Amino acid sequence: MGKLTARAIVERALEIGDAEGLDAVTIRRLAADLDVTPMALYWHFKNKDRLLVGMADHLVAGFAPAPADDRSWERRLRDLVEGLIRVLRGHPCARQVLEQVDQSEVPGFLAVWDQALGLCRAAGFSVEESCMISKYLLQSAVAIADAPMHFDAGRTPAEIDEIVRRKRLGLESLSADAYPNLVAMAGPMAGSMDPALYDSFGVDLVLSGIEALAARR
Amino acid sequence: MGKLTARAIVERALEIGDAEGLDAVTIRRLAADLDVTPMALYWHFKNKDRLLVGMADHLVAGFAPAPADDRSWERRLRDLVEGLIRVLRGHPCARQVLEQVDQSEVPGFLAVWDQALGLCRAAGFSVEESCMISKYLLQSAVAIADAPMHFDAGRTPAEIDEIVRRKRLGLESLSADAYPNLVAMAGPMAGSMDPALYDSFGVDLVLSGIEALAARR
DNA sequence: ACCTGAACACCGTTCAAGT
DNA sequence: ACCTGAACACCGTTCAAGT
Repeated sequence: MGKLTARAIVERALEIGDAEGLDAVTIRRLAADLDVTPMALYWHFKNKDRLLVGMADHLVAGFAPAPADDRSWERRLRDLVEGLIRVLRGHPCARQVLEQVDQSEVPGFLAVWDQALGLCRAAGFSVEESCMISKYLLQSAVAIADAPMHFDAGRTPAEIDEIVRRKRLGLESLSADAYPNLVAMAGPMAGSMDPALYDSFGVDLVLSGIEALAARR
Repeated sequence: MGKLTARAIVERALEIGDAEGLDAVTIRRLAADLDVTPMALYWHFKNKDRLLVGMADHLVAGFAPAPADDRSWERRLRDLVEGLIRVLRGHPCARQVLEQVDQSEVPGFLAVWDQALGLCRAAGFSVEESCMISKYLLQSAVAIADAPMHFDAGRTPAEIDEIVRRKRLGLESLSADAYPNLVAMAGPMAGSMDPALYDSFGVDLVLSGIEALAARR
């Protein structure tokens, strides 16, 4: 029997969240899954918010930012974003978790943030600009990682098709007068898009904005 | 005595959410505020999720996108984003609400989305690219509108100062070895930045990325 | 059509107590 | 140090009933 440890609790919580959504992660449900009393969890986490912070930290814990080297800041910033996306991809509930916690209380997230800040400064941005850009960058990475076509975890291709199909039908059945473009582009909007292309285009979009601003100064 | 109507419920819900955060918006609490039984609300909204959709729609309802004219797509896209930001600014809980609902079920949001899609197509992007860009654009607008320095509603300048101060202290007290940049830039990171500059820089950042990609094709 | 009353199956959290 | 039991103050929601 594995011991009840903070790590075991967080991992079980992420399993539940990934499989059934973050709403299913409940102190009582989690305790039941761990064969323990709900109050047992309160010894390891002072309240549910701290548990969520623990979950968030576990999400990015596997992500060690590369040490400084002689690559360009553009290259390093891109690697940072792509690395973060790759790590978050492993957990369907990543975005929900990171939305619920104060990210400045998550050590692993602060590490990525710090790295982004340094790269922005290296790119020649002011302190204020670097703050904005780094926040924006991390937020975009989380959003890209949560792309609609990446709920693959535990679902069969047939199930994914069904979800996409229903989404598309919902869009197609809108008023073509009120939303002409949405109706016309229902297919791609619903998420039937090549994932690899989605990712690289998303990262391009975010980084090209930063690079354009850097070039302008 | 105002009658109990869907609109009155939504407006009261937004008041509570703006003043005390979305967590305070509870069926029971809301009913008590409206001097009515909790179950009364279920006649107007089939469940809490539909109420949230109603709140989200009310947020953007005041936002009528400009009709097509002869301005450039860059100009019109920028006006769209700035307009959306301006409307969301009025409600501190806007981001929380828009995060919790499926945005494709919010008519007012679909209208903005449709407009963004049309402008992306006009810019020469493919259908797939337009879908990504428009999603990204709206998401960024919501994020910018929710900027940390804009929780002004109902709070005195002294209270804001206190919040910013505590946030800054939290960052400054981090390990300078682990997070050198965060510690060094604690002040601006905590949110003591000029709001107008924050907004315009944020919009610039997002739009310059789109424009750079458009120019590249 | 519009609202109430009572009930059900849940929550997070505290506090004293056990080992 | 680590966990349990019982209790408190909440939730969202259903269902039958009132007007």
